[in-house]
Amino acid sequence: MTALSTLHTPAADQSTTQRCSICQGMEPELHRQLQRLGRIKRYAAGEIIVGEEEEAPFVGTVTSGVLRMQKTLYDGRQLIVGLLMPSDMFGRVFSSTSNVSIEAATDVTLCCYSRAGFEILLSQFPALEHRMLLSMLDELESAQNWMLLLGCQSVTERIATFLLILRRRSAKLQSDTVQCLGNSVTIPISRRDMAAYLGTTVESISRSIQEMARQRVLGIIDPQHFRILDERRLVELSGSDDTEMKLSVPVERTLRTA
Amino acid sequence: MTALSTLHTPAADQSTTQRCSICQGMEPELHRQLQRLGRIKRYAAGEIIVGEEEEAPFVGTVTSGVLRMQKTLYDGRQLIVGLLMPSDMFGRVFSSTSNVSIEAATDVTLCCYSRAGFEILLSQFPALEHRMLLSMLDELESAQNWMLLLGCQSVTERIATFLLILRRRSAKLQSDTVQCLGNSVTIPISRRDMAAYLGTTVESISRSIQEMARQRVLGIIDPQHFRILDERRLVELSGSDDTEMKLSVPVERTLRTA
DNA sequence: CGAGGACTTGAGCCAGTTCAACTCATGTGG
DNA sequence: CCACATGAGTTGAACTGGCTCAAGTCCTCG
Repeated sequence: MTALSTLHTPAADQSTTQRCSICQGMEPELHRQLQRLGRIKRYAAGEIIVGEEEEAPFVGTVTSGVLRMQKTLYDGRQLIVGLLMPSDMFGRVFSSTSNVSIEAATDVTLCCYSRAGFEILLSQFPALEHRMLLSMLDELESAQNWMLLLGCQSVTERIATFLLILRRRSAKLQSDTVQCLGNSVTIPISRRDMAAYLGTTVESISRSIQEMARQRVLGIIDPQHFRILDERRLVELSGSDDTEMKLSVPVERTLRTA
Repeated sequence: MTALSTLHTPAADQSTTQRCSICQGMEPELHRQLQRLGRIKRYAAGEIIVGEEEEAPFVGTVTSGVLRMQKTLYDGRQLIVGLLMPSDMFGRVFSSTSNVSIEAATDVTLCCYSRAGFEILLSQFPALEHRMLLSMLDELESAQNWMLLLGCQSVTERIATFLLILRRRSAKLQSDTVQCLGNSVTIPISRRDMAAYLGTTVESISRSIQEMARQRVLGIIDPQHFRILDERRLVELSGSDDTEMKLSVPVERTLRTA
């Protein structure tokens, strides 16, 4: 498993580990240990980091780019059960095999830890294990929200929800960069991945988006960049009022799985 | 919140806590503490134990009966994101509000712990918190499996999967009771709940089941009791070969959310 | 016995899929 | 630099699985 294409694996430097979500507000000793354990790896879009049902010798966090966690049925149908964005953790601790495949949806930079080493840290630092538990609880909530979306919402509702989540997520990340002034949304993945994430087809996505553009809800700059022209309407189309969004989706990990 | 109908809340006795999944193989002191903290509560089918977005002052385990965790959209559409069977835990630790509503799908007996008290135990006994983490990891996997089912499988596949999971689950529970000799499956919930769980409608479920009966895959004893006549075919219909089922779904919590 | 709920069955309809064609943008080799 | 293949996205047209609505059966309970 894992890539032949890993470019290099230097020890993680200060600036890398500092940005990892799991390292925030950690005791200095733990922070040192994580830094010692971390290795930077790069993968090109499309590469498989961990295969489904495969031995996964490491876990880690996304530094840049987007990972997809996906599952495949025997006949090839597949669903993306989560997108992992910078600061999100990937990999399965306390189990030798992952039940999802983890693939690079774009070119990515990862900060990897050997699974064994990370598990030792978990047992040595209960605070780390506690953070891990909180993180899993959030992720489970997100998964439940996503089930609701897959189980009972229309394609348009799914897309509107996705766009709102994306915008929130990028607003969060770039609060300093101030690049996303106001209402533009960048789709970081292909239509194919969007379809696999939303449980539909590229054709249906295309039609839905073009229809939203016709109704002046969205402005299409190019296939990857939209402008939100009528936010109120987009929230309506998403089928969950704004209030509910704020309450039910932990902002921190909004994109993780929901 | 919580029921007006709680019949009584005696302290949990030995036999109750002994059967809880979280108490298995625990140090005696922790076991004593849990026993002291636990209260038995009973609810009738249909009662709401915890409302969505509501303060939930306790967590607990199911002793008998079935709970449903469900989410509701503003316009009334709803999905059951998990069924909780005896030995499963319910409730959300480390958050004051639940993001799902928890309701009695049948008459149930619960062993409840005050959330605050339980969280104190979690911090005092790292082993308990560790078990909790493992349990959440399993549940997350199940949730991902269920997303795959909701996102890309047909109604027939969903039902076949559900039946196989049910049978496995009950085989597990009743390994001693030897009541389910061989191939009968008991549906512990209504068609309405089944539809909400499988992301479809009662009509579609009915049609699918009758069709499986016509094809001699199932024998219908009564609406709640089927006999599996052609297991191979049922597994085929479920759309995931037997091997995959065994690998991907942790047997222990098979029904939890997947 | 009548009301009401759970389940089944039928008939028509529609959101979304499938299949196919077309438009671009990108890249490759002669 | 062009010819051509390749892949991503869009659009059109036909088809269909599953939904909706409506009616029926059967069982339980007051």
